[in-house]
Amino acid sequence: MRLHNTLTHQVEEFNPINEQMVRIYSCGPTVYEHAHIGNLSAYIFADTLHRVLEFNNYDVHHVMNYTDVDDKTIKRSQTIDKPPLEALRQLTDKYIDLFLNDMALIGNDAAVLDFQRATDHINDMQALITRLYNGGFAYLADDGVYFSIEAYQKAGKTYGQLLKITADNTSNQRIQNDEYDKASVHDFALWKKSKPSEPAWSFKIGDASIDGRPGWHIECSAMSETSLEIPFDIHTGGVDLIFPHHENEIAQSTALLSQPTMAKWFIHNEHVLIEGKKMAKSASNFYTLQDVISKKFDPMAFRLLILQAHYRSQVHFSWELLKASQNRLTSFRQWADLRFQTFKSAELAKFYEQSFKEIDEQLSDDLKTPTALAIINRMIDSVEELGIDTESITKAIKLIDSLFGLKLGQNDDINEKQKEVIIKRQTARETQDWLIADKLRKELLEEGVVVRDTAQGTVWSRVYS
RNA sequence: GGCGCGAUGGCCGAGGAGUUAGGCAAGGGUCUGCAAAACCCUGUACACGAGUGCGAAUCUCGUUCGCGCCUCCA
Repeated sequence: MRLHNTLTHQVEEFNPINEQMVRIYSCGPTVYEHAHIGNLSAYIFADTLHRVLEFNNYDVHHVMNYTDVDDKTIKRSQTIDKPPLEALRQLTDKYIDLFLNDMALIGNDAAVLDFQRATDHINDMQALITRLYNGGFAYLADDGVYFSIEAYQKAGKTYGQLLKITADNTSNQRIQNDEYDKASVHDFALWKKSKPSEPAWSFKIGDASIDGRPGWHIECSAMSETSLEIPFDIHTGGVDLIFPHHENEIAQSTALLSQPTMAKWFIHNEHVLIEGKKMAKSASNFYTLQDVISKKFDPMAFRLLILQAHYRSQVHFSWELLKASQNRLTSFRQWADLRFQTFKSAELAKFYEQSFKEIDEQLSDDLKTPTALAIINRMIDSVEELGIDTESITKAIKLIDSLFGLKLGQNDDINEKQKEVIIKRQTARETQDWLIADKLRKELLEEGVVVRDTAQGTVWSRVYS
């Protein structure tokens, strides 16, 4: 299997550190608000990676975090009339539920994920901060505890493994906006002293006592360290997290270790674009899954739209494009209905076996989902030439669902009465009673079942829209 | 200003030195008693300029434009 690694900017052969078990840490949602569909695309990517690894016979320990304490969650929770910590918990509980609901709707398998909440790991974070402080990599300031990049570099470590850091690539804006009490611009907060009425955890470090909350970056370092051993195999996230989030995580996690990095592979997915721009809450140009549903689209059409582009290229979103994906999904589903109807074709069986191999090859080569989907379309088209083969199609649906999560196999067979109507119509056709045959066909159509007469016999499929 | 990515037919989107990607839309047509939400056919595309090749959309350099990161961010 081959995967792209942001650390080397190359597609590399993937071999897990421990032969059988692949350990992954995926940056998860900040649970203060509905996820938008751009956020969700990152989790579709993580889900696909997981599926392909399992298909390659690896066991996968996949951790995903919930950022349930940060500036935004705190701000939102202050509208709830409860003690700060309780209010925070209530708010984040709610959005965790909504997130899991979205995950299920877009076909991501949350059951295989080992979810970790930041607020369940405050002790781990404090312990790590204390170790960094004792090791000389952190310093105290009036408004919290900061990580010292200078100390990190003096220890012979590289800050800037994912992104080239130069004197010029720190924006003026960043320098101007730097309102914190820290020694150097790139230094970042490990622990933030709380203001009155904010949720806070007590923390004694050195001679100081600083009640407050963890910084964002330390959350992931602490959770990945306690849930997975460092170094682990893969760290995922959107490209926007490359800097500073992941760079800072590496610094925190490796300052006291001999390893150069916390994860052997960093894999980043590109953004969803809307009218050519990154979809983002701050830009107010986003849609949620609820918007997709209220416009009568199937969430699975969104999943397909995302999978139609490679995870490392930006993907355009518009309602028109979603409609195109929905239409493609419809043809997939109509094909899937063939598995309830008994036909045999040795030629199709042979062709599908070859196609299965090709799908595996494409996905195992840095998750080439667009090319793999093209193979599925070829499989659908070949039914016309090679004939229908129930067994092969059943097998194909199973394989596709396990790799792409499109749930093509979720529909049940049509009911017995409908089957009888189909048989009656066939009898009518044999006796050339076209009036009856057409009447029965219309009846079925009204129940959402369309029949067509092919060289192999009468075939039905559901009406999907 | 720095760092990085990209520019493919009507729209998306793969590929990536010589051989059909695929999808959606559009136009034309076909079998079948009829019909289809079925099938078939049709596009000869790779931003621009120069260079290296027998040969470039694919490599190199330059130009233009776009996107992202450098501040919270999937």
